[in-house]
Amino acid sequence: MPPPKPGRPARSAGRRALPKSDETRQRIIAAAAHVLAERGYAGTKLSDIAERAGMQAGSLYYHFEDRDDLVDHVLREGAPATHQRVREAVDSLPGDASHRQKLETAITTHLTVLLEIGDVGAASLRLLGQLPPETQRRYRRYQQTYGQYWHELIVAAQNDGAIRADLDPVSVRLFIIGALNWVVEWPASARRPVTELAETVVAMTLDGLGMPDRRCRA
Amino acid sequence: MPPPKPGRPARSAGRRALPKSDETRQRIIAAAAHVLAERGYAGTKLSDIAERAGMQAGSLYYHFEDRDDLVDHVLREGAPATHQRVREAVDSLPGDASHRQKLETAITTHLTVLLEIGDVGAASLRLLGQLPPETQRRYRRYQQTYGQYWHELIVAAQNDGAIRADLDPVSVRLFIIGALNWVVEWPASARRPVTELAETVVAMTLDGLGMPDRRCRA
DNA sequence: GTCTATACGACGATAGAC
DNA sequence: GTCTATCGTCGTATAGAC
Repeated sequence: MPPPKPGRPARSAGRRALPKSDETRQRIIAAAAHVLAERGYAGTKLSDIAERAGMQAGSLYYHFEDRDDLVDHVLREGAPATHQRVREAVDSLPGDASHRQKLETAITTHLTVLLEIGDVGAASLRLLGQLPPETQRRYRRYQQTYGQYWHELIVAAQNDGAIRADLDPVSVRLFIIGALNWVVEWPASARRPVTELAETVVAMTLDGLGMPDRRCRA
Repeated sequence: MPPPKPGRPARSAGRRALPKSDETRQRIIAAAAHVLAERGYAGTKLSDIAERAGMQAGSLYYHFEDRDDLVDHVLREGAPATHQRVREAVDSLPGDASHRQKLETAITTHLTVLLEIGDVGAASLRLLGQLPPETQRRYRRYQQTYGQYWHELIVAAQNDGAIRADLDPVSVRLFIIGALNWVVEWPASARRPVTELAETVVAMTLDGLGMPDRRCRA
């Protein structure tokens, strides 16, 4: 496993932004995210999380109510974080930004955040279908809102003639987001720097693989 | 749940291709695939599989050695089946088929088979990271061989000038396969007929979303 | 082939010491 | 805040009846 198990880190020197309790909570959440991404919802044992966080399984209950409460905290840092940052990035573009620029920004930001949050992102994506019904419903709602945002982005671009309008906008959206999400499944060996990946993805989705001249004949 | 639980089906009339034992095995495998895709590796209980297959948990042991043996049989019908049929489809193109035609065929076939095998495909894709180490290694090998096949397809197309050559072929491959694989995660409501989906995906990956005229100015 | 009953182990959760 | 010890539950796997 490439990323070294953190265990209990040496007490960080200097000022801390968080009180000790919250610091530990974060360490537990990170540990949980890693195990969840790797083993799935039911396969994640509290003892594994505890080991990775440098403590005993029973000690987790001081910080979280129960297993599902912990899982919930992991998920809360995944999808919502991504969605919010994509919106912020697109909304902060200059008012005269083109639809193409908006799409490029959305794609690049989504990918960047996903890779940045690492295990949390991977866990969020892989766990959705495995969650207990109530939890699942809650997070599907997040996804729908986000999907709606993308939908409007795409339809607006189509209506303005910025992108081709002969494709079903729903398929287009699911396809793009799917391609982006799957990047967390890429083998570590293929992971290029985020900026390079983003460029490639933008090129592929917006311009396609075909040679330009082939397109112009039509 | 849209697909009705099969339970124990009425004895099929007329000739059977398989002896009863194999027929039951297939029903169990289908049931297992469904539960595995939904609950993940560790979350799948033998009792759930049994219920869906119309029998008691203990009875499964007559047909399979143990839990992992059953999981193994599910996986054997996923990736290998897809890979083989993609190869066959591409290899059976006329000798003068263009690189673009080959890519189109590979994309369309991959998607078609994946949706055709349903639960088995979804299970194969979602389970990979959750499997016990030995099993995981075995199936990663399948993936690598398949990846190698696509890699050659893409590099050949780039060298021949059939598709743009300025993108990293590894990224291109992972991106395309990822986009295709993610389709199993699409909500049922967005599922269009396979042929239409395939057309959209081919259009997006090979031609891109951008307007043709925009490309020709460059 | 499928059932019921049971042995056994593993994990979540709690209690109380430190 | 974290530890150790323990209880209760659940799921795999086996044995033997039908």
